[in-house]
Amino acid sequence: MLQISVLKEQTARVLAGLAKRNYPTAEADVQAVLDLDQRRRAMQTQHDAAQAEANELARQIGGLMKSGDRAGADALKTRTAELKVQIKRHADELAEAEKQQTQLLYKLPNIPQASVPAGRSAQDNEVVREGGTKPELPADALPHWELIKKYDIIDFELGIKITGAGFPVYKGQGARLQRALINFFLDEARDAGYQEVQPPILVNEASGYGTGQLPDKEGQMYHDAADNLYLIPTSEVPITNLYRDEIIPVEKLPIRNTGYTPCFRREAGSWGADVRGLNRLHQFDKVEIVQITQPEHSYAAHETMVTHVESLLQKLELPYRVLRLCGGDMGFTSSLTYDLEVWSAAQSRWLEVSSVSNFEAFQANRLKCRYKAEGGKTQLLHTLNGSALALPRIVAALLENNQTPEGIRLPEVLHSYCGFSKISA
RNA sequence: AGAGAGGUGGCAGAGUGGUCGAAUGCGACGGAUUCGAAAUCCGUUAUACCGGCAACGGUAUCGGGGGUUCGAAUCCCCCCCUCUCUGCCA
Repeated sequence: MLQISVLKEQTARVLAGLAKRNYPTAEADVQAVLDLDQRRRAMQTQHDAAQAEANELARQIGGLMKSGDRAGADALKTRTAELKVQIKRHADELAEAEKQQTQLLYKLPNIPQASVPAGRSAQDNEVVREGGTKPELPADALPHWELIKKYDIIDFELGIKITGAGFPVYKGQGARLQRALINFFLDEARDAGYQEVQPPILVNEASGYGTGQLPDKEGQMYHDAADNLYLIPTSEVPITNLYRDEIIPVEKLPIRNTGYTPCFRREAGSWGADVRGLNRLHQFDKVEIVQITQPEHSYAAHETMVTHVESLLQKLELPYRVLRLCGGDMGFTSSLTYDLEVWSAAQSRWLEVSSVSNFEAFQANRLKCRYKAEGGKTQLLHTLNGSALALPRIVAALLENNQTPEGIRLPEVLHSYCGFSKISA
């Protein structure tokens, strides 16, 4: 959620930012928030004044009662009765203005950073750099959904039987590869200075609001109605919410956490060839990195996170590219997002395996995640996160790119983690 | 899940209708003392919002919400959470 102070003091920048996102009714919505804010403040001033008078009278009545002056006390009560009605009315109007203002603010996406390119869709994203070399595959190369059958390492039909489509069962070398990748990613994150955490994978409503999944993206999460809990779509949600309603001592900054969790996405409305095999699932594994930094350090932190993810792809010997997302393709809460994609050789397409975002104070504002700045002033922190990495598409690329007549050759770095160096029948 | 107890400031812990944002202790910070330190002494020690250039003033917050009252940490109702015992269970 954007801060009102930003809307007020940097209106032009906000409008320009919303335009970059192709937000349709920017001018009207921003103006509406500012109007509501003015009304809200006027209400609050009146309310506080009436309340102050009522408090003072209550004190006087207390004194009169103590000295036995019933009549004097009763005389004052006619005024407090009036005030009571007033206060109630002011409080109602204040609450209404606040509610409307919050609802409007919930609608406004984060303001893109200056470096974010304009654009409407994924086609307008900017390729920042590429790494690795695309392999030359023989004509009879197989896509990963054929390879997993050939080597019997992932079974979609079994998943369908016990749960439903999009819940694969990993078997044998496939299961061990999952475990190896998780361990590899966690070890790399730890070596890069991230503390490992194991959060719950069900979160409450407040956490959903904290990181911005609620109220808008309700339909993307699995919901347990009996206890009003949500299955996490990413460990960003629990790990970032660890710091909700906190004032973090400055010496603990920056916060750097990493965690592995399964992730759950309903992906309502997605279908077609794009979602074959491991390309899109309802449940998948992901290692996440999260940073919480002082505002002046978040841009630099963001770059180190991208570099870290890149280093993973390099060690996995996968061809990749780094994209800077355009205003139209960026997530609602982000101010700058880099996507990292790997080349899936048999599908001949790039697959997104990581999204590294700086949310600046947008999440922190909802989370009330703050620190004490110089001079003792509490100030919102910046939150950042990135996948490091999401497993299924990594597996897809590893399988496709490294297929040989003798089996799937695995990158060196995984050999010790897996306990084998190639996948074979 | 059943029975009981309880949720107060960074922590511990008083406070059962009135000047209580809240005693006291600990911790932390600043200062005095000291060659330095310990001990001791003095002071400070929450968050949010509103008004104000500021100093400062006001309002709210004692798990959350609602109610009674001129006035609620304190009384009433609902919800959440924690602890103990019983049950169940990895």
